[in-house]
Amino acid sequence: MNRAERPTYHHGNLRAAALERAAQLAANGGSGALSLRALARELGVSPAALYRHFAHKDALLDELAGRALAALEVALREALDREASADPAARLAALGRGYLAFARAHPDAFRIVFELRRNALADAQQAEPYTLLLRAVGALAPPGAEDARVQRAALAAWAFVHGLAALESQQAWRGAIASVADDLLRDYAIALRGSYPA
Amino acid sequence: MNRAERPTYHHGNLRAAALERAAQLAANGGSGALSLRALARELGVSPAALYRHFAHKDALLDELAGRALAALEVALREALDREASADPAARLAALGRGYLAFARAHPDAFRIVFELRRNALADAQQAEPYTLLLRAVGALAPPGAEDARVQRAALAAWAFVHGLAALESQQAWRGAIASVADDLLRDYAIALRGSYPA
DNA sequence: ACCTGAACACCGTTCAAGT
DNA sequence: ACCTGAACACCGTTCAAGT
Repeated sequence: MNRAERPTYHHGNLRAAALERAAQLAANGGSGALSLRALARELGVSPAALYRHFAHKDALLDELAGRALAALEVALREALDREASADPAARLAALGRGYLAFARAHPDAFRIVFELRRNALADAQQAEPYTLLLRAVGALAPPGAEDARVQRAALAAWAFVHGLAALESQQAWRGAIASVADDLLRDYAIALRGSYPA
Repeated sequence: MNRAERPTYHHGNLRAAALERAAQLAANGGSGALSLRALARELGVSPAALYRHFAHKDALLDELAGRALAALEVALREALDREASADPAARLAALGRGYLAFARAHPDAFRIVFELRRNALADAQQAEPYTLLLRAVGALAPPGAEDARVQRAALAAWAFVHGLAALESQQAWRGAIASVADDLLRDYAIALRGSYPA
């Protein structure tokens, strides 16, 4: 009845509505459980309608992954903003805590981005999350440090925190990791700083 | 015609045949593409027949995960056997290289074990791969080191190598990680040894 | 341009019935 | 005890047809 409550999909907002609802559906029930037909049902639209806006299911999932990656970036920036200390090691550890907190709070989004198989991170090396990490690791190095060495260290740091997040997402390891994660992140950052010759 | 070529599933080997064929199907096409109906078709059996041996699809997948974990253990032991050096840091690095090599050679098996969502690793902390790692990390510590500290270090080391494997499984990162992985593993092992007070 | 209806070739799972 | 046949409620995707 009300124009505002019953948006006219004929005017170009089915795509946006689909993405928003898909993210919600993935949040409950897991991203694997997301079906286009169920999504269409929720939106009061025929299954075929979605194919005007997404070439196939994976195209929708890729779009979702892109948005999740952007959300991760925001979360990481906020984690840095919340860290009062200017100490580079403390800031790097804060970044790691932000990463883990995001993976805990949005396991579905985390899964969609890092699912072991899709290549959603096509240009991930230019992606903001990596840039943030690179900067944080760079701040830990002395002024003259070689770029290649800083990049290697950033890669290693990502692998470490990502591994923590991935293992924590496994039932069997959740507790064991979660209880020591903050300490491990702090130790890692301090050890990394120590690895540069004084 | 030949009894040996046409095994009689009525005598209890459908279960074994199903697991073997399922692993092959997962190896091509990805573990996500494995369907019970396709599996039954391959085995020349009705779809319902599989339900005499597996309560549901996930039960078969769990069994597959258990076997993959056992295969990982074998691969890790072989990696240790291949490492001639007795230096604990070199042996820990060899273990890491073995982990990465397994993930590269059997991406499907790796995925089935560590898929970000299932809890296949129900008792992973007693699992052999973790025990091997714990031992390798322990060998790096001085005799009097506290157990809790060694366990934390083993957890961190697993997270690190697992993160490398997970990122490497992503198209976008494969090259960047693969080219420095061996160096990173060696540096990690050396740094870990250095982290213990002399 | 955007959506519907109906169809195709699949799924996982259940259950009566066969041997 | 182990398997088949047939059914149920789903999938993703395509394509003609409607507005």
